[in-house]
Amino acid sequence: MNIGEIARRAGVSRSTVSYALSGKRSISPATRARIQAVIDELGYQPSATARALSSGETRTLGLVFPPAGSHYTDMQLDFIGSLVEAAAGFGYDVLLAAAVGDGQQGLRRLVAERRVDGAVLMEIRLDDARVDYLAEAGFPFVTIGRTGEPERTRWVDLDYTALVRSCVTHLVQLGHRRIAFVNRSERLFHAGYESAHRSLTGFERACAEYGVVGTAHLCGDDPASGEDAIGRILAADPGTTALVTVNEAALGGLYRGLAARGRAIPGDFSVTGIAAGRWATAVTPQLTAADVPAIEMGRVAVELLLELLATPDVPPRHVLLTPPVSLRASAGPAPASDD
Amino acid sequence: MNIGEIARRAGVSRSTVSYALSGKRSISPATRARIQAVIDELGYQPSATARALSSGETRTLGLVFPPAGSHYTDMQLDFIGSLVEAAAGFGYDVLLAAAVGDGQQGLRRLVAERRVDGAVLMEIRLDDARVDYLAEAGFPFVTIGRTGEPERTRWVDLDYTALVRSCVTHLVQLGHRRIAFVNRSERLFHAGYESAHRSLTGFERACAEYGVVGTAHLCGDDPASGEDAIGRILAADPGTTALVTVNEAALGGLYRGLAARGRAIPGDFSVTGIAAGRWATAVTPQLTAADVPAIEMGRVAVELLLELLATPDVPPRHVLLTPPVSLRASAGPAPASDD
DNA sequence: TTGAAAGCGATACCAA
DNA sequence: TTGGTATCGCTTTCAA
Repeated sequence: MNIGEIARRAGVSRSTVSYALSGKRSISPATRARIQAVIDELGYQPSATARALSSGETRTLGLVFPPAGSHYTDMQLDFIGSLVEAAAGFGYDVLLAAAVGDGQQGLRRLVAERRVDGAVLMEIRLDDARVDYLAEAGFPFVTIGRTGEPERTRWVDLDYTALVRSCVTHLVQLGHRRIAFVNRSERLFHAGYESAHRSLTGFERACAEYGVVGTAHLCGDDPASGEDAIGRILAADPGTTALVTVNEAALGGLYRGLAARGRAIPGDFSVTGIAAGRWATAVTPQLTAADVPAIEMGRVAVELLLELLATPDVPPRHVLLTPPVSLRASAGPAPASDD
Repeated sequence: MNIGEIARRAGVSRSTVSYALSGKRSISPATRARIQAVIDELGYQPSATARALSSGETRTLGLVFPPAGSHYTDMQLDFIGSLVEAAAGFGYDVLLAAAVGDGQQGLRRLVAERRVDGAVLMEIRLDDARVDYLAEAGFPFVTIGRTGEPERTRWVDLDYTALVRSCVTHLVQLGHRRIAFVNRSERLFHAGYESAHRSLTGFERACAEYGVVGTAHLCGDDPASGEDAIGRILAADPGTTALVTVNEAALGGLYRGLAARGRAIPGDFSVTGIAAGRWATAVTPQLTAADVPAIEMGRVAVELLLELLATPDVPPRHVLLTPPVSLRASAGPAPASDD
């Protein structure tokens, strides 16, 4: 069933049906009613493909999805969900592109074959080839996270530097003087993941400013690596009494490692960090952490992108979020020193 | 840039370019080379939209995505990732439909506007309106999970009944005689989620068969509810020494609740269940559980769906998976009885 | 207020 | 081996 069928049955031309549907020109109440009756009777819905070809708009947004087998964080999942919902609210669908390899291939498909009107990139690196590709192609896009040249693009991001700093501040106020930082994996760090780099910056600056001993450690995105990281932290400095982490996937291992070495949380050792609320409340004791507002980020990403599609020439807008640190049960006063 | 532009530059007709691209008719090496040279020079890629309109195939698969704010399980995330990758391997993209409300609306968009060639449904209920809708519309689809009438459709599923039974068997062999079952949320159960129902069936049957005391509890999909469930379990029967759970999101709370009530795992209390491997290894002690093979399920779902698109008339094929229970550290011999 | 017809960018049939 | 052209189902301009 197509628009011609509706036109015939309603005794009008196809263009009239089209205009009745879009409302882009006025239709007499009588014909409008007649058309609507036929549409309702047949349950007609216009073909998205034909509409896209004709109008030049797919009304679809692309999302480059991290590969399976790599670790997904809860934050990512919430983010995708809210992206889909926000897009649906504006009548847009979301098309997922597999990021096999460096993610360029899937992106090329989306862009070159014109499957989507705009793209959302996540897992941003400070120096990101995908961003360069899209910018050069003049293709509309928004990033979750900033590259090293944030002014060039539109993005929504977490202020990792400030967030990690808040965690350090909290620990210092509790009397901790030897603090460890558990970062994302070596692979991600060396790939230039912006969150891993900006968090580290925040950690180092805060420690320097407060004059406390801070040691940073990379850590794989899984519990086993977290457990291992605790071993390395305590081997490097047995006097460490607290840690800050941005690695929510390793969290369970961090807790397990501390338990295995007889450090009670928060009595002997305090833990803080940045994590999805669900992870923060899943561990025992619950994690004092800045909760990643993934749902808000998804919504904002869609808004920024649709803004760009509607008015391409306004200068880039950015949204930097700094959610508060939720006080829970994993951080407490530093234990009496052995010094 | 379009196919006409390529044709003009190569000095051939548009149909020749089309055939050169698709290989559906033989082209002389000379013209083929000439066309390819122009394509390479201009970096031409055919428009997916135009191709879809003309060919009648979108080469896109639809996935009805659970709403944000609901609790995603890791299984869902891994599943989506593997679905996208498997689809990409066959040259298909994945379009996400928001499942606002009962999920019907997003699905209707996909189907009625013909945005996709086929659909994948997750979060299946025993009596699922979406399945009825697609079946009636004659739209190709595959489900992750079975409805109450499994023979009618194509699906890939976990054998929850058998899996929960395995967990009970393991506990009984360890000497446990009073076992609790922690199911998914009341909302999900009453909505008819098949995994919640089939797991319960497996639990009840196994307990009856072994002649052990089994009590089943519904539990919200979050740690706080898990903690609460432990309170209810021990209040209902303080002699309970073990539990089986299919609620991975509540797992952390289950552990916390047991710790709060002085029950050591596995010394005083054993825990087993069905969960994504990542959750099973994130808790301390690690969970003895059947690991959900989400990646395999995604791959199988795509294969089933593409099979259906290629040969619509072959009878439905089903894949029922029964992953083994991985022995980890959360289950041990029943403690000496107080009886 | 409405209709006719020219695209949009491919595919594939019919001829040559 | 190749070209011409109808077709897919819409949108939108131009006329009436």
